Amino acid sequence: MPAVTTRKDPYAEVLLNLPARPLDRPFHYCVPEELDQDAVPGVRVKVPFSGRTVEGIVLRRMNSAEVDSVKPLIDVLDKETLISPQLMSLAMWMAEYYLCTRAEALRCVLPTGVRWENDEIIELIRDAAKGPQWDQIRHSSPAMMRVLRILLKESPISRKKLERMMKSGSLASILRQLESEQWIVRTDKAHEGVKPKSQRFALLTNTGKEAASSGLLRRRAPRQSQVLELLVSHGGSLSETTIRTHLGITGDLFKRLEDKGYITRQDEEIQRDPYAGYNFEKSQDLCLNQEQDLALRQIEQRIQSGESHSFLLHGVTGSGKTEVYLQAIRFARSLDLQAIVLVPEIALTPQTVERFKSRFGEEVAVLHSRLSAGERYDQWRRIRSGEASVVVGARSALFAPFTRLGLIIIDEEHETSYKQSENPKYHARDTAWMRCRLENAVLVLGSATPSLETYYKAEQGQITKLTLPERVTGETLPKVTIVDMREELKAGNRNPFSRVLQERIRATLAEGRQSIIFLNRRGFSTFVLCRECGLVLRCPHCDVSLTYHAGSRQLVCHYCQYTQACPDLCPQCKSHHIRYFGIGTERVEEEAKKLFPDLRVLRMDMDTTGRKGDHERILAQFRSHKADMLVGTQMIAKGLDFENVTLVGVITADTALNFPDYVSAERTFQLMTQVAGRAGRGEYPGDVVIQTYAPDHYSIELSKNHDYNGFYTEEMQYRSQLRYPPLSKVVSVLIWGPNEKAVIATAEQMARLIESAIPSAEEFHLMGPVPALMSRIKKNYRWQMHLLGYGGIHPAEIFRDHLQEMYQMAKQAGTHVSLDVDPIGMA
DNA sequence: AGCACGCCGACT
DNA sequence: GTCGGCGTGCTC
Repeated sequence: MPAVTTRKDPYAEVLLNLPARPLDRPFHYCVPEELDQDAVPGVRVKVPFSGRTVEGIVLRRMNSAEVDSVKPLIDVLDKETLISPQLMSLAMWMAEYYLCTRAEALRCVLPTGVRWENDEIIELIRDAAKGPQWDQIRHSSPAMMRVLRILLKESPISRKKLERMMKSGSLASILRQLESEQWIVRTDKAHEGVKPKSQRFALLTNTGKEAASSGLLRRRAPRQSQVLELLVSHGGSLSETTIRTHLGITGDLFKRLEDKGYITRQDEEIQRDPYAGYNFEKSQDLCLNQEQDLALRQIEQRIQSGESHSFLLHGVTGSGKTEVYLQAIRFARSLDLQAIVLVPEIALTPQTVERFKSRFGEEVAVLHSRLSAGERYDQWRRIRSGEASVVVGARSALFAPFTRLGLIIIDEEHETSYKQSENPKYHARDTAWMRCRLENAVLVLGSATPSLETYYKAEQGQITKLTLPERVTGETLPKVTIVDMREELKAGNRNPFSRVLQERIRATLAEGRQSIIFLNRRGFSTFVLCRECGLVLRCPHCDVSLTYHAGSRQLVCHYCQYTQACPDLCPQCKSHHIRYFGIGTERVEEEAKKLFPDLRVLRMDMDTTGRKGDHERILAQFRSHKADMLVGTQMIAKGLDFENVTLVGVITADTALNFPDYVSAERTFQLMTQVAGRAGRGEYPGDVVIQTYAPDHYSIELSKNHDYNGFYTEEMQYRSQLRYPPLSKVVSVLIWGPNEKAVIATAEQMARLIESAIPSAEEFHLMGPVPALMSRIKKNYRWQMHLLGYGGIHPAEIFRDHLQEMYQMAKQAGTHVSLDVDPIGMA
């Protein structure tokens, strides 16, 4: 009789780190005796899977395997668990709630850069050129011979390089055979600590260029030929994801192309941290006013109680929210609890960081998007070891590996950048709520203009509302003037600057003060039209008009970067009547210079901040008063704090308002309030001028008096009438692909599936399928639909049992599908 | 995903 | 006949 194992839980349930949805379930392995102590939940392991080794994470140990045949684990990659049980649960919740795969969700909570590099080193161990076996192989298989020839020269070699040098596939079986006959040994590439976050790029080789131009491949391998042709037309280098979406490729051709030497594949790297070694002065707690104190005490009480609770800290710009955050963190620290502070990415400036660093010094770890992998990993280790106990960072800092978490603060909670646009499409606010529940921590959401969702929850009593009604310094809020642009037109003023705004700019300049001019459109003209035949110049790959950029004198597509020269003649009717319409930041800058020759103007938008450091440079110039006016897009609307700025102008509030989405009024109100907050931050009163063709719209009218409550009431009426969130929950479905008919067919087929899965017609409503707002982007047609849920069941529930089916449907039709739970808007 | 297997048309 | 391209099915 074989010896009976007396070990406890000799099996492990493993989640594989593979992106395919059918594999998004646990697989079972037996744990070899020597790995028994190491294979604990949360460590990464190497396992055999379908003839290769892949990386996975141990979910739990088990007493018995649920499958007949289990293979043994190969190795354990970590000395201790990388993920606390709470973070593990959080990831599982994210996968379930946001309908992403568990592997995708786990990627969020794993430190970036700790991912296993899936490569191996192959080494020749026999003097292959001698001995009788050499001749045997020579006669049996030419492919094997080729591998050995390469190894003779290059051993040891990385598998990737070997694949590249071999110009044919099926390397796997050859290597397996060589290994079993003991010609070679294979070892995993040493885990070199940290790998930068990377994206795979395909680079066209000269051979590839020739192959593309000769068109030889077109007959035998049309898809590969397409890839090469695409690469040729884009300068020889594109990310593989881009190529996939462009051509609607689902399969894996890149390896084949690489094998033939038509392309090489490379990983793109990420740059280093721009502000390391900043010096911070120590600062003390400030005196709180009555409201601040009241808010703080309520927060402290809940932290003390050790039970999860959520607060909304509603306070106008300058009402001292940050001081409340700081002292709440101080209190959490006094109980030896840790804290996470999330701020929107663009607000993560040295100034913001300084406020936390100067109060908590070395205890603070900062996580930006632009940290190098090495720096990020160092921060992660500082957090993990307990050296740092306060984390300030953007969205992903939410997953800081604390084990004694007491407090999460989300500043500007209404910011849409808290929603991740790639899988997992999580919202940091809602995920933070779940993390707080799992860790018994307190959540504080701060904003001057809370999202409707959050304020609604506060009204319902699910969140405790704390209000800071006044600016701490006692300054008054800036005076807002709304200018009706219809009147300007009637009075014969066709300039983008209204007479009122012109006059204010002149006065501000005369006083030696500065102004900020906001417009959320970059470029010079937003569309180009032939006055003869009515043709609007459009992007050939996307369903959008081209924007004229005066700087480069070119027409640019803002969705795919397609660029073309500006035609002198209309391409359709050959007339000379091509004219530019619509105002962009370039045009505003030019008009400002024309109107005020003495005015020194700086422009800040995506076109002037292309390179690293441009951002900081422009702001530093403006701060030191090297310019009188700053013209810019969204990026100047938020967080900037310049004492000398007394005038803020909005060229048109209507771009956001006319956006065809149910959230457009909310966006407009928030934007106007934010922009207005840029004026009068110093000792001088601020002045705000908002230009609009819809002066009576409540989102604009109510921003005049900074009347959030008034806006909330109006907006909720509209939302409840049409049953939009927060009175319903939404899942959006986007189907896209290069073949329009296939996209429509998939959308309709999927709609039928969803309809049939809806249990009650009263509680759910499927809108669409309809073409998406941008019905074509980068040669891909896009259709969408939305499932709204009115009852207690979240519409995501409807999808949960049909995910496999849906993804398979798309795959079969050569299209793609993507789900968004709680999307921001429905456009 | 990526590996095997099996079918197919194009060539040493 | 053989080789490489491409679709299908499976993975503890």
